[in-house]
Amino acid sequence: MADPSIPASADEQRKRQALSETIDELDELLSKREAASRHAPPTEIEIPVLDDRLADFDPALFSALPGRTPSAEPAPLDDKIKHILSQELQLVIDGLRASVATQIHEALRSGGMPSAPSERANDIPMPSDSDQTANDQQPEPRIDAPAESPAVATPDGTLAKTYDPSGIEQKWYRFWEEQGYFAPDASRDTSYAIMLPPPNVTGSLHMGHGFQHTLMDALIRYHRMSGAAALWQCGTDHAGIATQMVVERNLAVTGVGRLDLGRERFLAEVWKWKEQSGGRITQQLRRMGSSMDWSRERFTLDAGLSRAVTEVFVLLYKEGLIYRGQRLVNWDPVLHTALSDLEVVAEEEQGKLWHIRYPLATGGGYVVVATTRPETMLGDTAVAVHPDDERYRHLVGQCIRLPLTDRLIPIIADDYVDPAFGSGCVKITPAHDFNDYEVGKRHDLPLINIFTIDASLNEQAPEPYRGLDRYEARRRIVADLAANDLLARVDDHKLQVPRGDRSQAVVEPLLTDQWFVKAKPLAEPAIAAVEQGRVRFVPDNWSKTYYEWMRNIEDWCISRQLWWGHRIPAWYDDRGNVYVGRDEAEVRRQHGLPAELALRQDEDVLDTWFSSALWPFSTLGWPEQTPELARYYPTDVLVTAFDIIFFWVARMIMLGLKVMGDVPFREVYIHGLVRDADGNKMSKSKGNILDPLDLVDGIELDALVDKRTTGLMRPEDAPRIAQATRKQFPQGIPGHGTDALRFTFASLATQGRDVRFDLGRIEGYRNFCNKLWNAARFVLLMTEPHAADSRAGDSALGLPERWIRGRMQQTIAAVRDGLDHYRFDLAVQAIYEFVWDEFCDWYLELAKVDLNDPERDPLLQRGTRRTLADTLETALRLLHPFMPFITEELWQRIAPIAGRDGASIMTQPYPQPIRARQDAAAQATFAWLKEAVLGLRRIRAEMNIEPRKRLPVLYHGGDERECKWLAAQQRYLCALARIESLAAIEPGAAPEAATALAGGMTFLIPLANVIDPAAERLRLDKEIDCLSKERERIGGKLARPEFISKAPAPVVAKERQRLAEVEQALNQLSGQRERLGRL
RNA sequence: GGGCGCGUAGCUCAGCGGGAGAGCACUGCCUUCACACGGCAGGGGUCGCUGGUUCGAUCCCAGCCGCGCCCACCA
Repeated sequence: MADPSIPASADEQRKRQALSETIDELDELLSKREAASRHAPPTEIEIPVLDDRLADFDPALFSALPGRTPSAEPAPLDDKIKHILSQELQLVIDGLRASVATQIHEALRSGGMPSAPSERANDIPMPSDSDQTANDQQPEPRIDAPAESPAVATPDGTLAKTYDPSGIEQKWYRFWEEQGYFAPDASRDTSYAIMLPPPNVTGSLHMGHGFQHTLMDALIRYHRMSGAAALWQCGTDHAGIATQMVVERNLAVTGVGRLDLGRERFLAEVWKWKEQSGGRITQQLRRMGSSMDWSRERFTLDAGLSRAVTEVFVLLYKEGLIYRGQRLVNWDPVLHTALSDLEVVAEEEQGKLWHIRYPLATGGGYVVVATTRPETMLGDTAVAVHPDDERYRHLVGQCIRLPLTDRLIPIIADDYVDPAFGSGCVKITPAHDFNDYEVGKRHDLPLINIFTIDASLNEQAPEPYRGLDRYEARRRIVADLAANDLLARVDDHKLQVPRGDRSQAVVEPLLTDQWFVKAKPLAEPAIAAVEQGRVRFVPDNWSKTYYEWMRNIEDWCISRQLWWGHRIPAWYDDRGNVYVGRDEAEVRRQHGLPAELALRQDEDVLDTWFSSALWPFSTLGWPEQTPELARYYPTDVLVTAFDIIFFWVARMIMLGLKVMGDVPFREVYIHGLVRDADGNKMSKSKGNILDPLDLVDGIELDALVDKRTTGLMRPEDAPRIAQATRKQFPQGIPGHGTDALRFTFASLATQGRDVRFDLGRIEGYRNFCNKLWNAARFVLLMTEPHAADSRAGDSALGLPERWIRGRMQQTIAAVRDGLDHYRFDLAVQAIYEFVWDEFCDWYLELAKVDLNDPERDPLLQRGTRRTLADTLETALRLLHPFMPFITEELWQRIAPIAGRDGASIMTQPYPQPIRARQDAAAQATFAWLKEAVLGLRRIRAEMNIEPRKRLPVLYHGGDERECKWLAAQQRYLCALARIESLAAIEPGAAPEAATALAGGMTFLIPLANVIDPAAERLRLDKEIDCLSKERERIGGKLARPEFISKAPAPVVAKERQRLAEVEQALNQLSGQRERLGRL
């Protein structure tokens, strides 16, 4: 126990207090779990093992807890370490709180932990005997058996009136995962595989992930349901620089640098951080419904993947495709590491152009050179002019006395110089500029490196400037030049400033020893693979971008002066020899090195993208020849954004071809970036970030503002961001559920453009969920009481049934087509229109007509019920890849009625279109019927006729077919148009009436006080006007001989047909118009 | 400097050689027994501009205007 006589610091007291509060919370939780388990045994609430985790921390602190004894004597700890550890302790406490709170919350939400089960039971009314169905065997919500997959129901067994996503989503995800549905079914004949672009292990979900994962999950679910062994390989990336920076920043708060800790202890810190925050992203992916195979989750620093990295490095080295050399590289003076070209972003900034006089060594005059970086003059080793420049030709070969130094440097001639720019003289600094480096090589110039790794001036610089930061040195040098009258002029000048993409530090070209991948030999086959179509970009124009880069590729600098990553498998002896091998033992063996020869391993690690490039095969077990590797490589499609085509896609193709001898994927689907409603890139600093989970769960305004304004790089932006946020979301953001969000993403996934995320869209699709929910509610209401009857026995199909079944087939074809061509927007639109505009707006209304009619033939009624159930069930399967949760919930209820067995919609077959069922005749009949209904409704609406009022309707005209249709289908027409009576009249006997047309048939609603003749005249005139214009347009077209002779026959025929229709309609309308008389 | 993409209804976007579409927003009527997160009906667009190809152009071609992105060493 801690000695109570020693007074604890306030800080320590606070921590003890926090700890004991946590313990209390956990105790409370334990007792809750115990209580819950009496009612609902399988509900698992995982209590993190507190003792193990706390044991890592200050034993003194730990031993202060009530009832705990120290396991060992407190070891003396360095103060700094102590500080860090206690900070971490706080993190752990916070983490535990959050995790426990979330679990309780989720358990309560999903009904796993009923707070008062006894009261609930009392509220459930007993179903009447007549209502007994198979489902009533479990009248109570089946909280005790999640595997039984209960639908959310009100106590009487019907669905709630409004769809509530929060109640079902997590429950179903857990169910699927427990059932192992995410793992590919190896018994299938075909396979389908997608590699998840591994997110940063310590990152968190953003809109880009949400978008991308929605699309990948839709594809995976589609192919899984289509019968393929569908593998979605998941995992996380160690994200070298990004992760190391975060940990360093955390340490910096305590005043500890990574160098203070040393490599081993620092890496231990990074691993701890990874353990703490590494689970968040995967939990968030689960919330999106992503059906990836968690059992195969990988991490780029796993043993297996690390082995693959080493193997590939050794392989490439042996073939001479990896080499070590001293070259000019992009150096980040803040992070102290080399960067690849891709990690450097150039931004235009306002700078200056200094014109400096360089005196000739002869003493006779000077030349003027212009530079944006005057401090680099200390490293100049030449001045260059263009060989054809008459002004300077006589000076070539002479020397310059370099100001501020004692050095003499030559004037050389090189094509690189543009005589038209500036004075036509360029200072050459081979050690600090990529172009000058090349010039230097051509002219065999010496390299003078004047910078340290911090980009301050080193001992190569003249004494007065040594140790100065590069910008301070610039000020001094400019001042000194001016003082010596060597500064000719200073201009404002826009220039491209290269910055490290992580640190934002201005990158310095620096001469260092680095490892490189020779890119050209790898790029050639990779270019060919795309040219030959072995890898296909969708949309195709991205292949152009790919070619562009690949054909101008430079060697890839792969060594990084970091600690977090794969250490380079190279060893050095004292004599400067380098040995590359899988490990030190192998190196010694292969090179016959004596044990007494000391070897030290290269300190550097590899670029994160090196391991990422191996992802498609390293995750499948390479270098072992695993069954998975044989089955799933090459994978089918890579889904990603264009911004990592170079970083990742191109490198995967190059190394896949090199190592595996085949492309890593056959298609690359490139999607747009998610932007905010105004088209801006979402970023923390702009304060316009949306968290996908906030769209799912909803968030209060204050919490949203907090979220957007904490942890800003520039805290002064906070008020502006807060204000903008309050303006844009005055009510906060309501929860819409994962399904609505996913559907929205899919609908926005059009080709070749970025995505502006607009809240209006997600609201609309949330409403669609509710629509679907209520359609299902209606179908269940109609079918559940007759479930047994609906499944068995003969049935007959009426027109509405034949029509909707036909439309279903067309919809299936459209959705599949969309999915097959990565047109998620079209797929989703087809199904939206089917469900809402046709199934709900028309078919359900037609079905009501038959089901509410006691006279209706029972066979036909059975056909209607069966069609309701079948169509809904099929639509749910069709929709499932986009909206996994609501479809599962509803499917569980509807599947038994539709005669489908299965534990989950996930394992059901995806609908296939059956052409024969499209039923063109039923489509035509229905189109006519719809036209009639719409025409009559329009009259009612425009005449302000009471909606409920039934009206007498007369009709005349129509061809034989239409008369037959009317005779057969008038029950629907009368119901949907609220017709009281329907009677045929002779065309000449038409009374004054309002007119509606359907094909060649005229429907009339006699005036009889309900129709205002003036209003009808106006309405008709408008209609006639519209048709006349149409007639004129088509007529004009048909009047042109060139049209008749040159346009394809079907087009001409179609126009003729339309003209005939328009003329017929005009005839009918103008006859009726005349009867109404003049105004 | 090179390359790519985008300008269609108030907003977000489909359509891309022969009748201008959707969602949201807007207007009117309707709390009809699945749903007001709803129903029914309606208003709204010289499809950026100018030429060309074509019997016919929002759609193809050229140029221009505006917007965005990527690549690139002009000191």
